[in-house]
Amino acid sequence: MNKPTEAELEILSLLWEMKEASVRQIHERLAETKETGYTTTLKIMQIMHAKGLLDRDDQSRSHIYRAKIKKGDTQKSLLKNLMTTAFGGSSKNLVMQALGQDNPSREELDEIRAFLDDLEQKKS
Amino acid sequence: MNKPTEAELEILSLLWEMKEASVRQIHERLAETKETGYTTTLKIMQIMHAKGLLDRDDQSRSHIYRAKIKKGDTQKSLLKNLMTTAFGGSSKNLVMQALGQDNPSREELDEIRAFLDDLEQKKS
DNA sequence: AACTTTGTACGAAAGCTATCGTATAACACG
DNA sequence: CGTGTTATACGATAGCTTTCGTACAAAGTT
Repeated sequence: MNKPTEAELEILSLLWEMKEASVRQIHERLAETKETGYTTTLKIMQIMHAKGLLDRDDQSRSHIYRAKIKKGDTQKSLLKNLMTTAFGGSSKNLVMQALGQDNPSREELDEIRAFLDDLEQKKS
Repeated sequence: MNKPTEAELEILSLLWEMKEASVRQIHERLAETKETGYTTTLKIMQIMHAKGLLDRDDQSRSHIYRAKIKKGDTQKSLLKNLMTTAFGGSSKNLVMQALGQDNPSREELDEIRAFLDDLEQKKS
């Protein structure tokens, strides 16, 4: 499975959140944060459909799109890629950079700790 | 600062590790894991130099290159980018995906725990 | 019915990355 | 010295992403 491009990822993220949407809806969300033409968004979504990244229902005049690839799978493969190319394959480095950067809440930190414990259990 | 491409990142990683290297040295390392021509490597490194990603010493016939951008800064910006475009800005999600994927050693897990504690300290 | 708006389709072009071939200069050495 | 090897430089190209203009169909509006 090929890596989605930057522009494709933005659209996928919106669709993961919205479940389904028309080109117009996606375009309006994108336009909140960046300057872009409607037909540009349309074209990208058409290409994504052709590539198999999106499903679409073209019953009604304004087609409805859905993400065809799973959020978790995509995140996983992107992370793996970044981890090997930029972090020498070490999740530790990556994780520490990520945490240092963001400012996670106590609750989140706790969840992560629980997750670490789980991992350690499974080792044995 | 512009995001390095995939091929550029591979080279940067090697240079971060080796401190400095000739095109030939880099090429040999790359060739261990992928099929690629010498002039391709050369060209990419020339472009990186033109872009300001690499420094070079062209005193001797075979030029010596050095990474001009810092490892930490680059990792930080790549991670930030991925975190916002694919993980809805949540470091927790990203961290858990990363850990679940790799198989970190007990030592690494401990280091991460220590780091979490540090973070929590600093909050208050 | 005529006009405006809103939608899709599609071609074309600009920009970038990666790849490779070729030219040419410097070096190594029999 | 002559020949093969090893460097850089650079142009050309293929492929991909992104952007946009235009054509055209379907709805909506007055």
